[in-house]
Amino acid sequence: MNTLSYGLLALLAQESCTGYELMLKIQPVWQAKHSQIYPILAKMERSGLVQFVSVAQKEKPDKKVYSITEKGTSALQAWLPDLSAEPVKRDEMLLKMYCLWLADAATTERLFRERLKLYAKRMEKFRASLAELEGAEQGSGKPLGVRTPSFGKYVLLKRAIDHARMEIDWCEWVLGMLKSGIDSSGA
Amino acid sequence: MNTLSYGLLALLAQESCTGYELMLKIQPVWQAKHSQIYPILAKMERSGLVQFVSVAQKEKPDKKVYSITEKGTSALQAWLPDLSAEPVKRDEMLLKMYCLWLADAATTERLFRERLKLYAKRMEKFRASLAELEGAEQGSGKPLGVRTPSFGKYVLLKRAIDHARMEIDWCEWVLGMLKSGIDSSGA
DNA sequence: TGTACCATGTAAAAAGTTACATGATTGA
DNA sequence: TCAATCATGTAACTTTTTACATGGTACA
Repeated sequence: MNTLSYGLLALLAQESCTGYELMLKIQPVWQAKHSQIYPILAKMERSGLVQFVSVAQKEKPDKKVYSITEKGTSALQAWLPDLSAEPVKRDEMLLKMYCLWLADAATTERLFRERLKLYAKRMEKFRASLAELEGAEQGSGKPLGVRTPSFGKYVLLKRAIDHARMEIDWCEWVLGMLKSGIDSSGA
Repeated sequence: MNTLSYGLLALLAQESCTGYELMLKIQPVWQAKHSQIYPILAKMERSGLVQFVSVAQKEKPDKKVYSITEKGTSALQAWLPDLSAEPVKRDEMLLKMYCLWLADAATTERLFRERLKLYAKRMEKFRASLAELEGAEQGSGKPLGVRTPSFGKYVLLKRAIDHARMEIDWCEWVLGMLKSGIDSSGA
């Protein structure tokens, strides 16, 4: 049981999913490919943490809908209070900062514009998700309970938006510095 | 040549370092252990991207001070304009959000307090680094040129502070929600 | 006395990515 | 027609982590 395994279990505690759905859902928090997910699910099934039912589909491949077992829920509850590992980040763009001074002005600007675009796109997606979640919330009547499965989605979405905002602001701040001629020895 | 190799090269373009120093310097942007750094340096030395001089030390182990070669600088300049890979993050705490509703109120609060503490500590460190960098800057007379090696450090530090600020605000926001009795079915 | 820092390296294991494999549908 | 989405799996490879190895100094 590694961290990713617990992550999948956490998603299954919210609702039953296929491996494919889990792969899509876990992306914002933990990047993993299907080739990593499927073997983990098989392994957790063998150890009784999850179970599945095969569902035949018309005009689509069959799927396995996984759900968490009692044993799986216990495992999750044991993992939750553990001290969380420090976040790991690997960001190629940030490595480039160390040798930015070797690049010409046009390249530097393009690098930041590309990153700006990336986070602007993500911001749009997040805002749409938030609107959707808030819509569903109004429909249900309840104002969002801390002890409900959707609370996690909500705080994660808030954080994703705050993060994208920060990244966008940072890019614009640097872009501003590049233009405002703090250094004009460009190209 | 993988991304980490270019990162080490980028640091060496700023100033000559030992493997140990590179390992410490690269942490904020790309977590890597010494066991990964040393073999890469040896490999880059064999392919002529870096070179080193052995320096004997009194009362400390000998060290190898690496510096970038012309070939290494060319390689860096070829890498810089490439489209940067999307940042990768893996954050155990965020995975826990999906099953927060399975935890009792005290555990939930402790989880966020631990994270708050982590980023508060980092914030202190970053602020100290910024003060140091601004002090050195005043000493040199120049206001910080975009085309100088310290510009990278500066924008990275600004970003690190913005990021820590965001993490702290998020934790406090969630902690506020937990207290203000949006849900009081605790413990 | 135990931990942390400096300093380098190798070996083994775990985690993650890319590629191979299959196959139908839908939209650009 | 090409790419994307749904859907599952394995094999090969790369990257990263953990553990093994050594050894002195300095600070609680």
